Amino acid sequence: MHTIYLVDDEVNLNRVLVKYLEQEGWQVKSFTSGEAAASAIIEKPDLWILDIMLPDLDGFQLIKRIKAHDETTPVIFISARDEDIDKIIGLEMGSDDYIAKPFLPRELVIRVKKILARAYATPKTGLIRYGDYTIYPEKRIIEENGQEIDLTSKEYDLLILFATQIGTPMSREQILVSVWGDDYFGSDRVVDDLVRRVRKKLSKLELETIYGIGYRLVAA
Amino acid sequence: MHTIYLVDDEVNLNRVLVKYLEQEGWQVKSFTSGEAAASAIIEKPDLWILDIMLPDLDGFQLIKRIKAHDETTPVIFISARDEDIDKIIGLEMGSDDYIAKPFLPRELVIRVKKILARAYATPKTGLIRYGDYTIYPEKRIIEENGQEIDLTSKEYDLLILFATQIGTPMSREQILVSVWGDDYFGSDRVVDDLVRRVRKKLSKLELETIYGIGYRLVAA
DNA sequence: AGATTCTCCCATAATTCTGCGGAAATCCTT
DNA sequence: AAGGATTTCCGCAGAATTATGGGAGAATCT
Repeated sequence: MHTIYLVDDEVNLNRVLVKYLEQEGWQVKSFTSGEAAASAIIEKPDLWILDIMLPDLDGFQLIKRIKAHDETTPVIFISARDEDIDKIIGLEMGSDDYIAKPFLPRELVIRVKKILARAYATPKTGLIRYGDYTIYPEKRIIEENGQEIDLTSKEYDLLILFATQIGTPMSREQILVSVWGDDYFGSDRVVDDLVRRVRKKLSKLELETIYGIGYRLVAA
Repeated sequence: MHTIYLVDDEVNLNRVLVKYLEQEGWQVKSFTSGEAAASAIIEKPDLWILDIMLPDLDGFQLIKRIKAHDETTPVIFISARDEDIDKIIGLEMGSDDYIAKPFLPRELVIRVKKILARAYATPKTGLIRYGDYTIYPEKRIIEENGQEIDLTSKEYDLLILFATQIGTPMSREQILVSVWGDDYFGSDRVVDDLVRRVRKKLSKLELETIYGIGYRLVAA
């Protein structure tokens, strides 16, 4: 779950946007003044959304301070004035975006999704932690407290499938397609079998069966 | 099939739009005055399309009254003036949209399709809040203050059915079709049973019995 | 090729879910 | 307030689904 800090002095719009963003499951903190927002920079939210026109502090000042603290933090700018938009585009936009007023809350949500996906995509080179387990996707290795555990290739495919979608239920159909490919035509009971083997090898992995639906990996 | 109520005092445009909308298979009722439309609010159409500029009643007044009756009813606004558009966006837009004059009837049809699909489809992303409960449709999870509650698949289907149609009464027939599918031929008493089970597990869900009709989920 | 591991599948056991009947409670109508 | 209609409640048996153990063949490795 991502944290989003929103800065907009129009309380009405602010309230509406917070509602929309929360509805997507994000944790939102909102500010109506630039100074208040500035003092929250150290909290390192995953994304800033800020209106350029603020009463107390120039929006561009705020951007500078955000970027000074962490260059990589993505920011979405809101502005009504074309010259602001031009100025923003002139900036070096790392993983940023802007949206011109007036806009539909929905449009903002779409942009937020894109930005977050791009900025916080599971890096292929990174690693995934789950309790005592550490998974190195590019090496196809999983360790339990530094101790490597041997998995067969299908077992590993299943693990990755679940580990990258923690909490989401997967139907046998989905698992079949993902692990076996869409040209497999045997019984879908092989999924049960694979799950059984993975459970045996990785006993601390909470692979929950959902009766009538499939399986899901419970968050550690 | 969806019912659409259209409010526009320009009789010519009105007639054209009705024709286009009906061509898509929707049931359309049209009004040329705000007052006439206002008195039809209780009929709960699936969608309102309304021109902000009306001779007798201010379009914004009408919106208020529609939303007061049912917050979730989607509305598509029609307006030529930019300041109206700004004002509309400032509103808390649930599942609404707007279209600026002049527009092609075809554009309107496209928007109607989108709105209806979004408003009356189970959300695959995001979450639904109901009092202390938070529902994650794509994860088939419901939490009460962060504490997960186990539901069987039918129980969950029922929950989603009601949670996406808060306030709307559902007949046993409708529930049977939605949860069991239209190839179920047993007694419709199973619905009562399922409702009982869901009530037991989710005691704070106000699943109201409508004697002789069915059930409905009262807004939290 | 031979050995070893992996995968699929079957049969059976264990588990979970659900429909149903009937009794009790509640609601509506007169 | 009575009486019929409707809904709720309860528990259980059977249905549906999943887990498990074991074996045969396929794939992989040496």
